[in-house]
Amino acid sequence: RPLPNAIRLRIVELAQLGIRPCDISRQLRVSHGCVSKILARYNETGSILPGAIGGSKPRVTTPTVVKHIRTYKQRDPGIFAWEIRDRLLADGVCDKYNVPSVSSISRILRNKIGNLSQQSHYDSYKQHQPPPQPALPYNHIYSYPSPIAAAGGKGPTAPGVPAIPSAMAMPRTWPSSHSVTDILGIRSITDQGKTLICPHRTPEGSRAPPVPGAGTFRRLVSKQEAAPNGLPAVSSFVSAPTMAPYPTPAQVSPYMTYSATPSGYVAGHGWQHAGGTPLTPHNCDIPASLAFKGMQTAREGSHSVTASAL
DNA sequence: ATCGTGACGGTTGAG
DNA sequence: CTCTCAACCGTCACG
Repeated sequence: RPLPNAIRLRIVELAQLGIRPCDISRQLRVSHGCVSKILARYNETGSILPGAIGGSKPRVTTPTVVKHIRTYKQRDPGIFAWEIRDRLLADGVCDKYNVPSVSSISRILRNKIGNLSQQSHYDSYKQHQPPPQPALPYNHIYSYPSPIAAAGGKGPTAPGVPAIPSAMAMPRTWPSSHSVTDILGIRSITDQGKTLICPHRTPEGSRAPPVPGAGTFRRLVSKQEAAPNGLPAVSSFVSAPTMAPYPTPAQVSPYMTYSATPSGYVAGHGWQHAGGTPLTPHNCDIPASLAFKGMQTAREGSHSVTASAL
């Protein structure tokens, strides 16, 4: 699992103080290869954050595709999945790179258009209406508003090109209604100071939402703030209190300090969903300017709170 | 002794 | 529900 951000931060911090990587690795008990990697990444992208683990290419079953599948099914209820696939290609809805697999189409037919035959009359009557939307927008997890992201290119992100576009910097969200705080009954702690932990995953899942990507931090770390040794100043996006070196046992969450003074990197940025709506996933009434902070806190907070609770 | 880098095994989530 | 795939991670070993 990725090192906690506090340690990643510490690595960069110590490097900026001129401490040799070998000493850093010894001091923090992290392999020198890891230190080297984190520093190299930081030099290249300006971000200390790990990349998003897991996942896969953007979903091909976009609302448009689903809509077309629905239409095909309405017109010909006996149509086969492979025929739908062919038609998606023929009609130019998809190309050969993003056409859903037959099994995906079958799943769509089963799960989303399963009772179409019963309601086909009704649907055809109100075909101009948008399909019923779930509580969360379909495909809300992956939305690629930017051509760069839409291209979904593989391979390393070129320097200067955000790994995740600003809108994508909105972490993937999980539709779970469970939160660490709910489960552990420590909401009062996390509510203090508007340090919110959004419900994303249960502790046993321990999978916090990804955090804004490198591009996010690149945007936040200006070149003028580069440290003498060439590294961008850590303090430009993590304020002094955050540098409080090491988590002390007394702290509820050592990483909570991330939210201590957010002005450096959250001010003025209203993190927005791709749709342009303010970022308030799962009814976490986080002001836009606090959204990122909240996410960050959620990631680290849930991690450490869970750990401390065990 | 130090450090960059590739191989490796593990984890994760979408399809 | 399970499997596959592709992304990432940190560690290790090599040069």
